[in-house]
Amino acid sequence: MPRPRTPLLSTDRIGDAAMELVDAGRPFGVNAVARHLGVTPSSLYHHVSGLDEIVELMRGRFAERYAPRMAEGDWDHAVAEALRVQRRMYGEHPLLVPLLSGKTVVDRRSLLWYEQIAAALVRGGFRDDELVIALSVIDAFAFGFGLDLASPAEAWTATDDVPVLSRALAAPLPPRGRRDEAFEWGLRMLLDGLRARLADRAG
Amino acid sequence: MPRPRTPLLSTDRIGDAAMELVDAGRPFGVNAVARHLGVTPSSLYHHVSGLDEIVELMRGRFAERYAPRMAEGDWDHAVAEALRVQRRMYGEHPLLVPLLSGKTVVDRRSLLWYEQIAAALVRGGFRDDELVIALSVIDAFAFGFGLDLASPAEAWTATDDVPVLSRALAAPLPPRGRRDEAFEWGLRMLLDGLRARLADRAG
DNA sequence: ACCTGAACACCGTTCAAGT
DNA sequence: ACCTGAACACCGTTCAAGT
Repeated sequence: MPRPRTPLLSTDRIGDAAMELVDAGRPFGVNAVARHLGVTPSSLYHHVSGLDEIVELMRGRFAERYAPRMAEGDWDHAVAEALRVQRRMYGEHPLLVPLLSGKTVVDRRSLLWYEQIAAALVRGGFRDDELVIALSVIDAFAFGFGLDLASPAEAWTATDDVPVLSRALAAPLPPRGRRDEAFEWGLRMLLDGLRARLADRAG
Repeated sequence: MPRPRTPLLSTDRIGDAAMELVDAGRPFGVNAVARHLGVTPSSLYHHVSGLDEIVELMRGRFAERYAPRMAEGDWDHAVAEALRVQRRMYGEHPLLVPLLSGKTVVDRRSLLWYEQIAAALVRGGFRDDELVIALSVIDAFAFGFGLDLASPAEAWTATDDVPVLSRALAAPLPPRGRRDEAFEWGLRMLLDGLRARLADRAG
């Protein structure tokens, strides 16, 4: 089936297929996307430069789906909302964590996500030269807790060698669960910390 | 060269070889370790269950090398010291971040690392049922900023669509650099947050 | 321009030898 | 018990067809 009169593929179809795979929790990759589209892996290279671009297309799909509503309201509520939504995304799609982390964000809709957070920070009173720092902290926070969601339930192994750690692991879990509770602690620390930064300047 | 009278391999040799590869910044994997040892990949499976165990052996090597001195002193200084050392480790070996994250820690020496942090938290006054939560927050923090170190220098792309973000990216960097500054912000927030947790209870 | 099939240089893992 | 070599089922990417 060479050169169909109407093209089988497009970056949109490829991006959608990539998202569908992740949605289904199935293995992700160039070959997997090609299989899902009923097409040869090499076919994809007529539309896309490689794996990284496919990931970037998919990043945009998810940024659109999980775009937080944060236009109005206090800046700190906006930041909290963005982080909660992002965490929900990783919770529902843990496969995304290793795929999306550690790569430069190029996709337009994904950048808009960060733009909204940046705008909220400006609204809060952060200076231009502080914005990237604050965004980096927020990003590290998001990926750190995303990684937690993508990790096995038991992060550590109880042993006789580590009595304190073992006792901690044996302690009763909070009703919400270890991960949720840790996230809420972290979120509170982050927001308190950001607010303290602003207060330092005001005082 | 089948069945040498004195074995060529051992878990120790394999762990060392794995560490040497990461030290040299070379690609890591079962095949790479085997090549480095001058041995067939399949040979390794007589000593090790697979890639994960090799990673775990290597985790122990690095835990030993970067073991923080934190026996005495205030609990918060101990936690800060542990995080600074861990960050130095990731800074010097960014390849470790994707390898060590998201897997259950089994290695004894690595668990001792966490045991020391747990002991410091107990010293500070954290309750048993809070320990795992606090450890999870600290771990998320460490991996989040480790991921930052393993990422490309420019995390975001400046575009006309995202004016605030672009302005932020164009702003002058602090002398220490974006990453270092972000880490120090984050570390301060984390410690302040942990201290606030304790103060809440006391008050 | 767009898809295929073969090829390339890799992975991690298994297993039947061979001593 | 310990190493090899072949084999298996994968990767991501390139490239010469073919229309």
